[in-house]
Amino acid sequence: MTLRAGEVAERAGVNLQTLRYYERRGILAEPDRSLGGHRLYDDDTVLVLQVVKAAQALGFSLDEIAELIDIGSHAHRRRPRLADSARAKLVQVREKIAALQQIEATLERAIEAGCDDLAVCALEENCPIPFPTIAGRRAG
Amino acid sequence: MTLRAGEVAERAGVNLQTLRYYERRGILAEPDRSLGGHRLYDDDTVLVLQVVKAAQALGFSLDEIAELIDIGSHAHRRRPRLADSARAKLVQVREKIAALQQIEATLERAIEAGCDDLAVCALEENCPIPFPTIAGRRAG
DNA sequence: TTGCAACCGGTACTCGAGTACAGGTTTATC
DNA sequence: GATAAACCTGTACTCGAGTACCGGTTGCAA
Repeated sequence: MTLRAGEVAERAGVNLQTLRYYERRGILAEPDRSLGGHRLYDDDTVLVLQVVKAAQALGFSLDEIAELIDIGSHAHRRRPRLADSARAKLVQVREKIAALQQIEATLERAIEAGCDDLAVCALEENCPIPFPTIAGRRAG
Repeated sequence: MTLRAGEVAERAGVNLQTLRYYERRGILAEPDRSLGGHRLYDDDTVLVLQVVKAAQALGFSLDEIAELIDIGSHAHRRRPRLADSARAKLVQVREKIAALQQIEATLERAIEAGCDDLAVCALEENCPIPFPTIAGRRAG
């Protein structure tokens, strides 16, 4: 089934201009066109946009996302080169999770202790939370 | 112990201009000055910067961080209003963790299945991964 | 007391990720 | 066949988060 630009944008909850922007960035493939030049999208495009938005919400840049999506690549399946980058992403994701779990624990303890300002807390050591540690592990 | 701007910047691994920028944004308190007007920081400032950078790396905006740090507030300790915002952050953090864990599982399965492109994968349903779900739960 | 690095305020620029606008064409409907 | 909504390209703007540059002080050591 084919959709026009506005429909895709609406279904995916993004701006119309964003579609074009993603196309320029190589995140969306160039769609077919009507005789008059209007874009005609496959409805899978909506799903792709959702994937992009999900990844973005988790801190991946468009470049990273493009890398993962690797659009326009022919013969996708079972090329180990791409699996490698997936593995690298997996490492990143796990680092993020670990860091967030530290923050989670920190917040829990801070709330419980009734010490309600993280920065003050961090300085006060009756609230001995591993902030410098967290800061230290800045996973690129 | 007091440090000058350049030392703070170096120790915290940030740019000198960033210190001034954070000061303008209300993330760093205005430090004391030398007679000639040079900033003289308390060395705790380095720790504050590390906290900021850690929070930032986890997807918090400077506004959110400022909110958490609540700089310049008098009588910090044990004001429940701030604990509320800490609780709200905790919810956010947990949502992020959950979403990242979904991605983690997705990547694991994708790698294992030898299907190396997420977008293609998502469309192919021999690789039935809950992408739309992930996309749907866009935690602000 | 001189010399130079470090610092000052102010402004302007970069970069990523969009978003808006202008002026013109296409599509769909009456 | 007219007309309005949707769409087109191209360019310019916004916003967050810094960074860089400028011309002018200040700090400190030789």
